[in-house]
Amino acid sequence: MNSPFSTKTVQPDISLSICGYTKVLEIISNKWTALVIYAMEDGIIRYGDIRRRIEGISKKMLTQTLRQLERDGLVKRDITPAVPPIVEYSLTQLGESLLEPMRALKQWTNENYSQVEQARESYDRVNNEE
Amino acid sequence: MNSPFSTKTVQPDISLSICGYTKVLEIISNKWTALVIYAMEDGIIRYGDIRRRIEGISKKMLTQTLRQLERDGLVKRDITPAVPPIVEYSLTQLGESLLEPMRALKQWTNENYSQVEQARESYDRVNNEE
DNA sequence: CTGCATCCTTGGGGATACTG
DNA sequence: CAGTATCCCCAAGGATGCAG
Repeated sequence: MNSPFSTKTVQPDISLSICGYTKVLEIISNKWTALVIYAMEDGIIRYGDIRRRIEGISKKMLTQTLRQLERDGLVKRDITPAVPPIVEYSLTQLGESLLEPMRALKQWTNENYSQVEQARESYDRVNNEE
Repeated sequence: MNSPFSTKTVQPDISLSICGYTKVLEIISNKWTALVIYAMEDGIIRYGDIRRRIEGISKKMLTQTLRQLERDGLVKRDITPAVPPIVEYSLTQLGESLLEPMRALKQWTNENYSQVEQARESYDRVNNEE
């Protein structure tokens, strides 16, 4: 509890680099990352099939996203040398373990996003009469 | 299951605007949002105290983040007219409900982030000899 | 104390073309 | 098929100054 007489004793105790909230978000909050993970939920899937499943993703962004996920140890990449090559992606065990908290977030959205949309409409109605 | 003979039947079924993963992330994945929520976990807190708690946040970004959260119905703003004014922030019930899935993410980080860091080191060791 | 307005920089991400 | 390589643009976010 802070003193009611002064706030000058409050010291920084929350930082970007340390807070657990922020560190996961750095991993999963790029534009396409969550969608790519989502596309791999069912198991092994080929590069081209991910690309076809996700509406609007470019090859560049898909590759870039997959590389990051692979670097973070969340995704495994399997190449079958052939012409043309076959490259299959899947979640690692670490990646699978991330699925659980992510699903909790998704469920929160399913249950509460309409309230967020209502709040926005209401806020804008009040603040947008110029 | 996809046919083993063809992938041409795969249709886009994952989109940015619809996926539940993405929609929450739009709310909480700005640079400071998670930290600001974190700063309000303990209850009502004044603008200046949030600012002091979070290392490196500017007035502009704090205000902007708080406005977004207020617009989304996650944060409540209470003004006590005085000179100088007293402005207190707290999580709404909707905001509190978001805490649960966020804590799941934080816990995942506490338990698994070291593995991510190891994976990165290992990946970079293999891929950075030029 | 709690903001808003302005200017400026940075890098995430799009479009396009080329390759093993 | 599964990528690289470039070029380019825009919006998030930092710095600074003013205001109720």
